[in-house]
Amino acid sequence: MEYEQLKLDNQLCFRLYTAARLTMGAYHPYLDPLGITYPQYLVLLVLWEQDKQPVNDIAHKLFLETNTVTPLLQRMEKAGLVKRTKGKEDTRQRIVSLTKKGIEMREQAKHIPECLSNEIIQITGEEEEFVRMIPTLDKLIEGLKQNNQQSTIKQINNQQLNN
Amino acid sequence: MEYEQLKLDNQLCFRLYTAARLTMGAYHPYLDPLGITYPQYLVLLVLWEQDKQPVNDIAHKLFLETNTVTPLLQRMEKAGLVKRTKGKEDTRQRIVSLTKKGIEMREQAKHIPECLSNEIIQITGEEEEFVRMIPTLDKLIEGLKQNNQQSTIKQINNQQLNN
DNA sequence: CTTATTTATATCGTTCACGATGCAAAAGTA
DNA sequence: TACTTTTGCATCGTGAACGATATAAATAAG
Repeated sequence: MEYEQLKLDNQLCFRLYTAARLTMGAYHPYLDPLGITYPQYLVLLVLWEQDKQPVNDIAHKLFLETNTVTPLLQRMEKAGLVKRTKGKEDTRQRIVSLTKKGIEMREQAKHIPECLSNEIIQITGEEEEFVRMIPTLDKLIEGLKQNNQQSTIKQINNQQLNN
Repeated sequence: MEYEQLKLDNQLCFRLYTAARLTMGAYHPYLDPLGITYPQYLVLLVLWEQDKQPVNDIAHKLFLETNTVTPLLQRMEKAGLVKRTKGKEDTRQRIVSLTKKGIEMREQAKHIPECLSNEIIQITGEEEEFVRMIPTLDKLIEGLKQNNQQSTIKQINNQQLNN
């Protein structure tokens, strides 16, 4: 069958795509009561670990583009979770810091990781495989990140050659 | 450290979320020339395997909601890849079928899976781990799917009790 | 010290993704 | 048969996600 491999590829990619979506769905029961989304929760995790960071640092830690993170932060500011102030040394920067509400949410979110872990383990009956999966996913993420940057560099080079 | 586990949870979920996004990005060089997106490519994979399916079947196979798939198909129809006709037995159904252009794209997309596989293997230097990962991801997906449905059922029951 | 380039964000347009809701057809029930 | 419920799809609103573009500030080059 000539086209047989069309089905086989998505073995991995489609499953990653699906697992990620459904996993985010599993956070809903925990995040809805707090009035936040999963990406917003990720931003909070970053800020809980270290408050007062420029947009770029947050984006970088989440492997997101700044044009994704900026509106995210604007919504979070509107929700009273963070505030964004101009940087003092570099006035281009926007320093994102937690508000009282943002700080207090840490306490409310304390048990979410534990709950999610338990849920996943209970649902799948697996734990070892997931632990084993983590460094492999890290390799994939790092590799793809590099690869994307190289594509961008290639494009920039290509663009400069055309001028 | 009381909040330590906050960091640990995302061991898995955050990595799935990130890996899925970056993997989709890796498809860009192959899908952009065809003028399609990754979710559209998935719809085509489903239709290439079996043409003429109702919206619901497609959504189900991709683990997506119909209100995600409907606009997706509308865009694909506008792009001339599929056509949507009313079902004959059940007139509520919309039967999605490939156009000539949609069928022909299969040939152009033939090598994508192979390219992606090679790229991932080359980037990570891993292959075995990914093969091993697949059934675990399947378990996770199936489990989360069940779980989400149960949440929905619970909500419906809860709603009915309140009336 | 100008001018050119890079950098940090922001804005805009398009495409998902999904909860909530609407609607008409089909299926089930009285 | 008349009524209720379910089902299949569509629409709407909101929040990502990202490419392309814009803008002002910082940095580098001349």
